[in-house]
Amino acid sequence: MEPATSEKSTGADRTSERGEQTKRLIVDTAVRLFRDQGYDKTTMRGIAQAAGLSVGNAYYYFPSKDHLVQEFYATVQVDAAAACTDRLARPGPFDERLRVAFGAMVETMAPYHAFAGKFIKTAVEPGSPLSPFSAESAPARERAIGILSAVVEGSTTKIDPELRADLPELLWLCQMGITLYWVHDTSPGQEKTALLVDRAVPLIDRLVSLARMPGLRSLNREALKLYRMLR
Amino acid sequence: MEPATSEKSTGADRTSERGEQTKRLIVDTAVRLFRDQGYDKTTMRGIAQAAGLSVGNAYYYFPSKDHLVQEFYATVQVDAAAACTDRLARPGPFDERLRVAFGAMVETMAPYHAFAGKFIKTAVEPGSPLSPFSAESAPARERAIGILSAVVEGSTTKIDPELRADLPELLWLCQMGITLYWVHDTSPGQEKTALLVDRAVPLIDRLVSLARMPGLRSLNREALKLYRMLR
DNA sequence: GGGCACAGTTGAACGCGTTCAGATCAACGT
DNA sequence: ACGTTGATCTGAACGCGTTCAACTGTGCCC
Repeated sequence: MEPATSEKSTGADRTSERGEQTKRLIVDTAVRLFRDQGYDKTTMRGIAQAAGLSVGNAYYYFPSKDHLVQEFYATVQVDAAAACTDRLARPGPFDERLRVAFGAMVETMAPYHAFAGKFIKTAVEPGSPLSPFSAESAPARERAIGILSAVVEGSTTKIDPELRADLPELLWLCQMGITLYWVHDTSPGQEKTALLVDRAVPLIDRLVSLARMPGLRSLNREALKLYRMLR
Repeated sequence: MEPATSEKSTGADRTSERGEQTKRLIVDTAVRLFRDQGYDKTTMRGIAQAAGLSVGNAYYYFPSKDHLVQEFYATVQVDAAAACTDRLARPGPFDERLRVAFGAMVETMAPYHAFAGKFIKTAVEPGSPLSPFSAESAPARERAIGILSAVVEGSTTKIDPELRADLPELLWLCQMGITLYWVHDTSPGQEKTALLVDRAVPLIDRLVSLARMPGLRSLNREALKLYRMLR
């Protein structure tokens, strides 16, 4: 007999059905609780109970509570990417496109501001899997940089060719900086961060334009060389 | 009878002798253990035992383990300040002085690199007392900015007067950035951070000089205005 | 001396993230 | 049917930071 719900283990299918299901159940429950009651108040026991499992079971799929947050972060990243790919489809001026990308990120993250404070705590820890520079968050990082690559690619503004290659990564660093500010931004609705994006975008735009000017070429080149060495 | 060790409670002296003694004992023990065996392996029970006290007693003086680290951080800051005030006594070129300040900081922190990873974890948390922007760390912050003020004050390089007022704080932000890089720097002896300081100082020097140029004045002014709004 | 107020001190207890030795389940060969 | 194997799941237990009701010491007033 072959019940419709169970799947035969066809050689090609590596992921067992049950495991994947449990894993998703844990993530979904965790994300929901994180969202509803914050990071600290969401305990591993709470997640397990709400999902109808044991604590240890969650640890079979995720090495730590932080890794659950990682999953959460990835979700947000996907949303942010989705929110702006449409609006970056047609080429346009650099500053406009950059504003779309930064704006989408800030807007997507907005509901999680309270939560992000706890999140960043582990994100900046050097060895942490949640570090934006870690191997584990490579997918999320590359997606984010991919968006900024799209910003640069479809830009009608003239960009110094030497700068162009590294610009997406540099913009991503700017984005990290904005995020860092945003996390600490206690103004109502994080309006100061909105202000920061609003004003920083033209500044970056001007800096990018200026990098082509003869007087600043060497400075630009030197800064880029340093950046490459330190990466 | 009046034992020589005990002090009469003269009205002016608010701090009781015994309390201050215990407090210092706790800090000293904690700092020693942090240094010897790292942050994670140093437990509150361990500190209490090594100091010959109970766990609860430490909590009578310090609200959390993090606050003990705060004390540790303050110590390092004082050392860093002491390490460069001499060398900043006589005026000199801006870049030279900046190098002294940044160099002193990196060198002073060097022994605590492994420890700093755990430290920064709580330092970036928005509400944390260890946050470099928090009220609790105001003394340490002001000392650090004070050094950078001295760098600017005694500088023989011409500096845009509008920039001059905010420059110490901006340099302090640079310093925070360098620290952030340093914490994540896994190169042997943190040589990459040394490289960063070595190369970033001339870049900053050039940027400061360029801020006076006619073509960049408006950009400079706009950036400063933004900075003041966001502070 | 005796009560009083209060700084200082204690250690058991709490809830947390995490671990681990073992129980349970599903699929397969015989 | 019946092990066997490996993935999946369990919950008690560990060590941690932190809390708290109770205890001790000390100086002071009557």
